[in-house]
Amino acid sequence: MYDVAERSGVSIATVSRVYRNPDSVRAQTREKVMEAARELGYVPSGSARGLASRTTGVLGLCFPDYADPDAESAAAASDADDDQAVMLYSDQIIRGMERAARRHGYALLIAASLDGGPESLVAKVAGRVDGFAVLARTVPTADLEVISRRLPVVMLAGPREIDHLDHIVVANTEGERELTRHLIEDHGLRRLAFVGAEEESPDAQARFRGFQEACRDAGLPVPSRPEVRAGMMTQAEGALAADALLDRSEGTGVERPEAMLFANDQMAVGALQALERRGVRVPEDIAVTGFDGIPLSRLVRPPLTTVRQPIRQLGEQAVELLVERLADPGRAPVSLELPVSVTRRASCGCG
Amino acid sequence: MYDVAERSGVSIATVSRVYRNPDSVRAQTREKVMEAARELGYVPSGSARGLASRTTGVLGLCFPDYADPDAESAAAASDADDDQAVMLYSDQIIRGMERAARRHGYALLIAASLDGGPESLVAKVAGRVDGFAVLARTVPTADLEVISRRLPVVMLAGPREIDHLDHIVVANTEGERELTRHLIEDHGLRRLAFVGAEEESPDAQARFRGFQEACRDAGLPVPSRPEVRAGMMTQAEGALAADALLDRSEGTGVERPEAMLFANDQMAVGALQALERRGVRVPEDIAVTGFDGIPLSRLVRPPLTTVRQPIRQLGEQAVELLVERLADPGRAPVSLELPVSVTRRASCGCG
DNA sequence: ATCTAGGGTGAATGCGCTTTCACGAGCCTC
DNA sequence: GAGGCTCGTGAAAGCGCATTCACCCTAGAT
Repeated sequence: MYDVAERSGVSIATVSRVYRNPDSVRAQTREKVMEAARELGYVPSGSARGLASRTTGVLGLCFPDYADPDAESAAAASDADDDQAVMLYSDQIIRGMERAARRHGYALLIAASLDGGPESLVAKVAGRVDGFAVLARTVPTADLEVISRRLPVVMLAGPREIDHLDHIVVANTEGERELTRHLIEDHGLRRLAFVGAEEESPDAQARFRGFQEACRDAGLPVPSRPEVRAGMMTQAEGALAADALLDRSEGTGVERPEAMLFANDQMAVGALQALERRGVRVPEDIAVTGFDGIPLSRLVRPPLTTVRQPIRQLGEQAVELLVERLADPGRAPVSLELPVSVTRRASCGCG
Repeated sequence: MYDVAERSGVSIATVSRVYRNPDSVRAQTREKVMEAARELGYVPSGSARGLASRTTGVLGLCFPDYADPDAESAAAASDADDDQAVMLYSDQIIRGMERAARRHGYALLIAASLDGGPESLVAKVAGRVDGFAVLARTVPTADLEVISRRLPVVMLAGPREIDHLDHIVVANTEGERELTRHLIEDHGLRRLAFVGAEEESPDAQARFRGFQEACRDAGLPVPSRPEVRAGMMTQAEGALAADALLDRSEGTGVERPEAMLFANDQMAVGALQALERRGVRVPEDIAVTGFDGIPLSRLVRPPLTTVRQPIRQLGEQAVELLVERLADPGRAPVSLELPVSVTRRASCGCG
């Protein structure tokens, strides 16, 4: 910058103005400066600017990454499916945030969280942004507590661990309730089995609550826990869960359920495959539903009835909240619940 | 930081050491500092650190975004499909770069490019990173020229506009040539039609060259240009192109082609739908191929024969190149060509 | 008891920019 | 023709950290 100033015969203040506020400099002077900058290959230092102006123009996102980064080639080679599906969630958030951020003139800094010492990636991100979003359960609450005192943080899709933070969830409970209601009222189904997972996310729990509520509303027995728990919320485990459910009713005299409601789409897709292998027809013999609305849900046979989450909007809303809070740091914590919509397809007996 | 130093009774130099090089500080002192930091909610400023140390620990990515950010809700509501598919490319690069970056201790700053004055997003990114990757045709060559004098830049998937930059491409030509050869030699097809687009990417052009080479190698007539050009490389346009191709042969006495080779998967998928509507069977009546290997290509009926691009690896390699150049700024420009692989599925008559 | 090493710490400098504040030159007003 | 204006510019003071360099203190060697 000093070089540019010298070369164009002005002071560094003027050079700065050319970049920050071009209109405040005479056109002729501006041209001189810009030309000098071009000749010298001048690239303004974001760090210096950030230091001096105390804003960075960058928003951040911390998200979990389930895959071990060192097992890269393995993951890429084999199981492109699950990987693909898992990607979708954070990828869509990234995309949503990126777009909204751009609309507001921000760039986006992303980092999958890693645990670490004081110099963890989270700290790195936190120090370089004007505000950031955190996917639930990716950053230790203690760290968040500290960081959120310095800059806006919005929590995405999880329980509200820190109550003075803005946070956004999707209407998991309402969505699953509505879906269940649909099965009961519109399809006349009575024996419903909800499939959760061993290690359940808060989202999955909320969905189960929706299921319970719908059962209660319809006067059906209200299970206190999922009928089956898959090991993880993956396709393979979903298939196993479906098998387990059917085995159970075949061996004993227990009647087979009329519907299986999975806590997410991936499990439901796996179940569809398992059922096909067994010769159980969907939806004639049994209805199957998922949750999330991943692209794959529409492509499987039969197309999966599910609850569509506005994931990308989650990202966009996160940015909106950050921008708003940046503009008004004092305002009360905001808690948003994004609406979901039941997508009725063939797997429940619709269309 | 000054506050932390004061509160823990040390100098700022020691506080700095606690974060940068914990081992150089006595454990007891370190604890004091860390506790003070916690109490004060201290978050180190990345800008200041960047300024002082002259490195940011961040890598960047500039990519194009075809969708208008202001048309957001519209895009989200309607055409979730195309959008989904388009996302994949840059999303996978993002994911690949993010992983590789994390492996090397870097965070990733992303920004879809926007044209603008001296304060464009590109400049913003450039000033905040240690190096970055650019998707072809997203940043004006002149800007790149300037920026690349200051920090490592690697160009992704395009022509080598600036020859002193590192750059990575995928083997478009080789892939399409191999695919075409497969159709000719293994399936005995002779009348092949390549479908390009009006505004073609260098990638699409390279693919067409591969097609030409295979035709020449087989002693078939070598077309000087694509048989049809779609308006854009989208699903809808692909369908139109397929229709146009068939209309042409039905009206006139020209024989219908035995195979349609599309410049990318999206167009091919659209074509598949158009053909189904017309009652033309694939692959019995006509073979169809794509390029890219997007997930959707495997899910359509019939599954699409295509050429799989290692997109995520593109991102990873980009990071590797950046890291290497950061370690050795003087080394000669590197040019990488990533191998592709023909994925034979039902749409060409295989399996 | 003196000397030497080396680990632990503080003082001071500068990284490259933004941002007052002050200043001069031209313009208008009365 | 003097006072007030605005516009364009320069001087200088930080922004929060990393990093010498010098210093002190303790331990082991002599």
